[in-house]
Amino acid sequence: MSDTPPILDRLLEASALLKADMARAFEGTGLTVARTHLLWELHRLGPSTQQSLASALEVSARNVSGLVDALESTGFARRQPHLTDRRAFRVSLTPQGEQAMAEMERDHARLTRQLVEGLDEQQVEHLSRGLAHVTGRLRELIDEATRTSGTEQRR
Amino acid sequence: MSDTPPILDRLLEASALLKADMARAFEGTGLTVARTHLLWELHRLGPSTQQSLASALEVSARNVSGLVDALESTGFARRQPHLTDRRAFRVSLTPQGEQAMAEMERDHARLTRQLVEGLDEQQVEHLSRGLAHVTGRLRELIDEATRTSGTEQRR
DNA sequence: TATTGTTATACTCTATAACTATA
DNA sequence: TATAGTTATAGAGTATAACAATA
Repeated sequence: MSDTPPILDRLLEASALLKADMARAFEGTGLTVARTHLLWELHRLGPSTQQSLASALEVSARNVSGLVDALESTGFARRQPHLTDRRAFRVSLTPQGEQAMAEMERDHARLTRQLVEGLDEQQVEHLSRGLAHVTGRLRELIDEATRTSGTEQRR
Repeated sequence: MSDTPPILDRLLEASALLKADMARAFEGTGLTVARTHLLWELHRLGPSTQQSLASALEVSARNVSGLVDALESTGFARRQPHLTDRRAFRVSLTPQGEQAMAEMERDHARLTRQLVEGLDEQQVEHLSRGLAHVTGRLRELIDEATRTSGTEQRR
């Protein structure tokens, strides 16, 4: 049996590098990975309540409060009264936030190209399919594990 | 020009899934990603001073103090006097820590196999090479960026 | 009664700076 | 004088629980 190449190790390595790269890119901007993730959802979803953001990001409502506080005080997002529900806020991007997301889209596209520089089209295609397979498998395994451990509290 | 498949998005997705999977796996064990990383280095390097661990993990000495505190109180690692330098500690795995690392090695190998289940050998080979290329590129780009921004403080 | 967001509290990871003991 | 590790302090992300205002 041939040795399986260390796919997992390479993924973990790529993870660490991406994380480091993002931290470096954000440094001095007032942004962080978590805050940017929220901005990104706002960009994707449009103006949203904090509850919807909490669901989209899969974090607690409390966490969203803190992130929005930070983004508000650094000028990337703002809270406005919700038009029909006076309990809720309508969180939206400021012009500065929009601009940051536009830049981020450009950087993202550029990095996507740079990563595969030196590979031919077919190689990129293989890589893309392989990655899709692997993330699919990961998702299945997590699902299984979650279902199994979730079973305990099923009556 | 053909559209570049979203390699970066897929890597980021895999990252997020791996992170979630690790968090799930550690839950209830007293371990966390950061603590396990330290244990792993201890497993790799053998008994070490906190300074060497700080270098190996690329974090501050203070951070290592906290992680070792936690690992000591949960029984995975221990501090012993350093034989020749009375300022330093010799941090090592306890039997429980050794066992945890042995399990982790098995889980790691199993996951490595599970991720590529359904791909043939050639596909795995392609994926592996593609990933190696991409992480290499990432490393180059980070290096460049670091050198460029590091330049400012060069006189 | 249920939901939205806040305050209160707590834990984890991380960092820098000041300090102690030792080299 | 330099180094190993600690205490002090701080910021960021995260969580749960209790609570206020509103639905």
